[in-house]
Amino acid sequence: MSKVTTNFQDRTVEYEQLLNNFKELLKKNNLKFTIQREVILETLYSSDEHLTPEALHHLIQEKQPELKTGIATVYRTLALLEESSVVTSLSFGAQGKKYELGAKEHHDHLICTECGNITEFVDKEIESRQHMITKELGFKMVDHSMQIYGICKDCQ
Amino acid sequence: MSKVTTNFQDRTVEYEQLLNNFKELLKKNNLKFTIQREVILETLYSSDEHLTPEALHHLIQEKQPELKTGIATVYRTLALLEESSVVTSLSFGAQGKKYELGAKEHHDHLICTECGNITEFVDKEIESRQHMITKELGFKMVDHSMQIYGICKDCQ
DNA sequence: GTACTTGCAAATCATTTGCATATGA
DNA sequence: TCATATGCAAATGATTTGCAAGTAC
Repeated sequence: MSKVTTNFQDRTVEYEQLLNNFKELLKKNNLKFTIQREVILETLYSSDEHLTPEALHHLIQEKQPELKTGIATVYRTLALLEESSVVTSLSFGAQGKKYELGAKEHHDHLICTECGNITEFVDKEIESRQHMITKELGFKMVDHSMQIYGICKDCQ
Repeated sequence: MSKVTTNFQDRTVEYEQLLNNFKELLKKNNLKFTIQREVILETLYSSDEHLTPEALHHLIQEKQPELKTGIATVYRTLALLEESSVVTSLSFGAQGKKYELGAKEHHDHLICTECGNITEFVDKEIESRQHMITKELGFKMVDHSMQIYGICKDCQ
């Protein structure tokens, strides 16, 4: 059965763990824990949306205007987070990527072509066939992404 | 069983049909059949690769330097072809899209993260589950795309 | 002849980079 | 202290657009 992924049960605990992992990651690489990096992680965490770097930047400016976080820092931090598999990015038809926390259970995306909204889902059957296919073709699978485009209930 | 898609059996016939469909499409929309548009379609057809607009432009310049086809025309024609579902585009992590003729049987993509090469495959099982999922979630499916990223045999 | 196309160059948009200054460990 | 980060502005790279000249129908 395919199913829509549920939200976190206990966000507080999850976030603290996420934050600690992040701090550890930074320490391991001789990188510094800065307010900007924390705010970016936190904003990403508290948003249920898949965010573009620009949207994320906007949210941060609203939340903490005094920080004057530059868009360049957002890009740099997202790149860092993606490299470390803390976030995942989705590429869209047009230009631009959208980012989401990657700590969640793996899932695929159903994208409404009208309103742009994204629904997540997981399907065990598909996952297992993906493994079979790569094996058959001699690939070492690194990652995969699947998007289904359609028109959602509300937009029909 | 997943399988790698095979090439066309009889390219000549296929191309003539493709070209006629294209001409018809243009006529229907009060658009003109130009040499540039033909060369773009033909080059796209005769390449087995997934091409970036720039790569396509290069190929055309080599084949018909006297045409002096501009990159803007390539972009404009690709947009037109994509809108009409004659070609399909793949978005990559980095920037840029790659285009391929969409007339072929539907298929998904296995992308080597080392050399960038793309292998196509089809899996009936996955296709049918995609339909089930959209139905279950009340979506009207328009399209879907699946990419598996990995390291190919040669690059391992 | 007229509307649609083209090539070119300039404009735009997302993303990246250089650099002087600021800050965490 | 001093290496790493940051903000800013300028640079880049892909794609788009305005416009005068060209071409299909």
